[in-house]
Amino acid sequence: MLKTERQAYILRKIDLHNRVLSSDLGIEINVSEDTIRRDLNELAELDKIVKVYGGALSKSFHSSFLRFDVYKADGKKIIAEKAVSLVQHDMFILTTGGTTVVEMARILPAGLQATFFTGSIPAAYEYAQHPNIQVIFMGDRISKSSQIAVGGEAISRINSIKADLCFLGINAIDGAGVSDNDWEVVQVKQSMIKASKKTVVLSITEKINTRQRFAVCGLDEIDTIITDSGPGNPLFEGFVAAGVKLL
Amino acid sequence: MLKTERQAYILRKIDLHNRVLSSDLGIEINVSEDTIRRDLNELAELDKIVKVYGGALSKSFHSSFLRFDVYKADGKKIIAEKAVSLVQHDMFILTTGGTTVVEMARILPAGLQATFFTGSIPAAYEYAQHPNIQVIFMGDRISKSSQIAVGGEAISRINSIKADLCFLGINAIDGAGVSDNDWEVVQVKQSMIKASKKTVVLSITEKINTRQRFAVCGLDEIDTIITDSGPGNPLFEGFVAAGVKLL
DNA sequence: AAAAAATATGCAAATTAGCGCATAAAATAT
DNA sequence: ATATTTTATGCGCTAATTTGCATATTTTTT
Repeated sequence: MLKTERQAYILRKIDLHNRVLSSDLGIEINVSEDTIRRDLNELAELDKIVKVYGGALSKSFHSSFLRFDVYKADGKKIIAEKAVSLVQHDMFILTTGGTTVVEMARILPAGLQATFFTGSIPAAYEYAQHPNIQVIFMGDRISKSSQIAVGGEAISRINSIKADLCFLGINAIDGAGVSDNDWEVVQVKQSMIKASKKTVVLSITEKINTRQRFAVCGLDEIDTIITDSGPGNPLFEGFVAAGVKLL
Repeated sequence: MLKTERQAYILRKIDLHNRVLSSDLGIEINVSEDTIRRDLNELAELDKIVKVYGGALSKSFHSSFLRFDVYKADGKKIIAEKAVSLVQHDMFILTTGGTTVVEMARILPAGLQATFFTGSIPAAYEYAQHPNIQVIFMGDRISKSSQIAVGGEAISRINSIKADLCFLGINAIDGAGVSDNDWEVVQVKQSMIKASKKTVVLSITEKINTRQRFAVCGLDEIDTIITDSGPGNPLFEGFVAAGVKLL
C-alpha cells in the first residue's frame, strides 16, 4: 500500500468515524505505529485532521470542543446588545431560552416597560429581575435538556397569544432555514414563530451554515438575523439573497 | 475513549445540564474519579467551566441565580430533610416556592422517581436537575416578589390536577392557620391546598405563632407541620390540640 | 467534635511519542 | 544498466503522557 493511499484511507476513516486510534490503524493497515504516527502528523500539518494523544480527530469534532467560552460570551453580549435595540416600549415579546437570550434578558434597560412571554426557566428568572417588565411563563412539562417548557399545554398557551416580536435562540441555521436536534423544542419554536408578527434569530457566527436533524422553519419566516459579526460578512450572502435582514 | 473525546463529552454534558458531578461522570465514562477531576481542572484552567467542590458548573449559568454553593441556612436544611422523608416513589407533588422548598428540592435523592408540579421558578430549576424527576411548571404571570406564577391561568392549571402531597412554604402560621401578605400568592396557595390530598407546611420556628394580613387556610386543612425544632416544643401545643401532626 | 466526602500529591504501570539510525524502496542522474 | 541520491519504513531506545491507586489533607456534613 502506497503512502498516499494509506493517508487517503486514514482520512476517509476519520471522516466516517470522527476519530482514529494509532494502534488500530497500525494493525489494520499492517504497518508500524511509527508510520501511522508520521502520517497523522503530516495530515495534521496540512490542517486536515487534529492530532491528539493516542490518535487523531476530525477537525469539526475538535472545533466544537475548542470553542472559547470567553470569546463566545463576548459574541453573545454583542448579539444581546443588538437585540435589545429592537425592543420598544409596551411591546409583547416571545422568547425561547438559550444562553444568548438569557444574556439579552440581563442587559435589558432598567426603564423598559414591556411584556415578555417565555417557557424558559433561566430566561424567566432574568426577566423577573427587571422592575417594569411583566413576565408570563407558559408552563408545561420542563425539558431537562433545554430547561424550557414543552408539550401540548405549552404550545396551546403560545398559540393563544399574539406577540410583536419573537427572539429565537437557535442551534443551527443555513440556506434551508433554522434546524434543531430536539423534536419537542422544535414544536415549541414553531409555535412561537407563528404566534409572532416578526421573528428575530439570535445566533453566534459559529452556528451559521450548520444544520441539525429537524427543520424548525424556512428563511421566509425569519425577518432578521442577529450575529456577532458585521452584516457585511460574506457568510451571510445566502440569507441576504433570501430577503432576511442582518444586524 | 481518548482523553480529548472524554473532555468533549464532559463539556457537552455541562452545556446541557449546567452542572456535573465527578462521581456521576466517573461511572458514566468508566474511568476513575481522579481522571475526571483532572479533566475538570484542565477545563477550568482553560476557562471553559467553573470547578466547584464535587463537580463543575457551566460558566454561563454560574453568575445567575443557579448556584449550588454554600447556602447556610441550617434550620431550612433540617426542615428540608424531614420533608424529603415524606416523599415516596411515583408520587404527584405540588409545591410552592420559597427558600425552604428550594432547599428541599436540592437534596432530593438522586434515584427518586416522582412528578413535581410547581409555579416557582427557582424550585422548578432545582427539580429539573434531578434525572428521574418530572417537572411540570404551571405558568402564568410571574410575581416578582415571590418568583412564582400567579393569576387565573395558574390557578385553573392547579385546579385541574390532583396531587398526593402539597409542600407549602409559608410566611406566617398561628392558631388561626396560615396567613400571607400577598393576595395573589394566597390564591395560588389556596388552590394548591385544595388540589392535594395532604398538605405539609414547611416553616422555620420563627414564623410559628405569627400572623399576616391574608388568611390562606385554617389548621383543619393542614396535615403536618415541619419545623427545625423538635415536635416536643411547647410552642406547638395549639397545633397538636388542633390535630396537626408535627415533624 | 466527629464522620464522611472530595481533593491533592506522590508514585508506579502502561501506553504513546519522538529521535537516531540502519535498511529498503523509489527516484534520479550518470 | 548502474550508481547515486532521495524518500520511506521499521526497530531500539529514551522521554513524555496518561491513568489508577494509596495516602495525607482539606472541605463538607452531621
